[in-house]
Amino acid sequence: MSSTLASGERLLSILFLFTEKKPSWTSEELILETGFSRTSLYRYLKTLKDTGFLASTSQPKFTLGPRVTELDFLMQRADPLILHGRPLLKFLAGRYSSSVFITRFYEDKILCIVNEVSAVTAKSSYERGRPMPMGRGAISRTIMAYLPRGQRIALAKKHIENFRDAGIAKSPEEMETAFRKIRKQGVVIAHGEVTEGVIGIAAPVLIGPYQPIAALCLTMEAKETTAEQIDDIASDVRSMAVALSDGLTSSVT
Amino acid sequence: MSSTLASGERLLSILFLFTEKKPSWTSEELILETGFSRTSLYRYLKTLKDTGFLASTSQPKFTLGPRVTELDFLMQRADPLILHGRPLLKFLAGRYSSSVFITRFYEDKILCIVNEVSAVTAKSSYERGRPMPMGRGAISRTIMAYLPRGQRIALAKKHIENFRDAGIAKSPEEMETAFRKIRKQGVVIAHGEVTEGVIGIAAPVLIGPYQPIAALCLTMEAKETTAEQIDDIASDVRSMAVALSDGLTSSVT
DNA sequence: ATTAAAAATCCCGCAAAATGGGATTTTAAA
DNA sequence: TTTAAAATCCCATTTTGCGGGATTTTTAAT
Repeated sequence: MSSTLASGERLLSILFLFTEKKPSWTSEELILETGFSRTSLYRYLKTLKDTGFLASTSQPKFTLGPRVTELDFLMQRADPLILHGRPLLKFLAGRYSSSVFITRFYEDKILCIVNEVSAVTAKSSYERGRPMPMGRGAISRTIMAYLPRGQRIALAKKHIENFRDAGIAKSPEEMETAFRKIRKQGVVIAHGEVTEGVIGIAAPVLIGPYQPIAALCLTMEAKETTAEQIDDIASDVRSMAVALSDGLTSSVT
Repeated sequence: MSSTLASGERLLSILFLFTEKKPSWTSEELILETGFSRTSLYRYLKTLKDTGFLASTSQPKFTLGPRVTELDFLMQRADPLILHGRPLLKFLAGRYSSSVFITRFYEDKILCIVNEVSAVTAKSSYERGRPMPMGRGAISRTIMAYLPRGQRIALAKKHIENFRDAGIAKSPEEMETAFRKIRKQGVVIAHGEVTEGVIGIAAPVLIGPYQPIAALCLTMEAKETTAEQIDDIASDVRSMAVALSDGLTSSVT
């Protein structure tokens, strides 16, 4: 862990140790991993247990607790992105046999927060709640395109191999050209970058000119559509994303 | 707010202000409500925002953020109650046309953490994630029956009116008799206490002799079953709850 | 662009509050 | 009943969070 963390952050940092690979910890393991003193760690554990963030069902082991479920429940009923977005997803899913979803961009990851599926063969790698790394695919690129210049270029460099593999660009400079095109079109179409045979179409949800906080994305099987239809869909996805962006900023709720 | 809170708890206490009735707050509102200084509050908000616990989609307003969804996702893949319990729910739902679920007991509430529905008329007041107060119904009573004496009697007193209304007992003393019977039978059957015309059958999930951490519950329409079948179901629910309790304590994972 | 109001962050001395070593109590297992 | 492990308690030390006020950034309006 880093040198000095404020106490609140120390507390929260414990929660972030619970991952898909290591979803349960004993106190001893946590002491070793965090480097906190035995006393402090137990204090933290007590607080997190008392507030329901952690639970210890099989005694010395801890897992994430019920409070997390409760908060997620509340979140789904309050997040403007979800509230405004769901009707749009339903519309798109109704019109096209596909899987449509909204992903938030936070820290350095992408996270699906709400989805609507109409395709019969529902194969989504974007499960609700599972964080996905930035990198390949339509979502990543839409978001990156609208990021402030500095961040955008940094990320492009970091993921240049992905773009090379997908035949998008060979250098960070070429990426800038690609990004400019994306901003002009307002939507990205990616062919089989994340999953073989699946087309992803994504457009950004923006607050102000340069703050892409999320993306609206539609995926469908390549063999179940045509080039012309894809353009129609892309146009729809774009409009919906714009509508969502506008809805967010103008809502005086 | 209470007089003095440790800083970690001050931080978390902000999250608990986000409720179903008031799911979004401005900084000013939070300053008023918490009584924290402007500086401290902004510090907290920054931490919570940076860690994704809060999000501000429409600027000065905050709602719960994506981290909560991410943690819930992880939780569902790690909680022994859910992992061990889901197959049992599927079994019960498969055998009886009903709605079956597991509710955790924490703080002073009941929270559904996983459910399985096979009844065609799916009318569940126990949505996943929505906290329900202790009080009436089979779940509350199963859990209360297995609580340590002190807590049990305190709760019985608090909710004596519910028990009177349901015709269970007239006084806390009579409740003790009822609780003794529940412990003997290991299962509770409640007729229309939560929802008119719906039968609830619940059994406790125990760690050790006196720690009911959750309940396994099956609900179904009264008119779709018979007295004999109810006894069979109750017996099944009881066995499954016992199996779940055993599975939790013996799991060396 | 320019200006004004609101929102968020910064600065910094002081005091409160978290820290952690070690002893103690509680819990679980044998 | 005994033993080991797990969790809590105690308390002197000093780190670290606190908050008043100034400053900067953001947002909206002219």
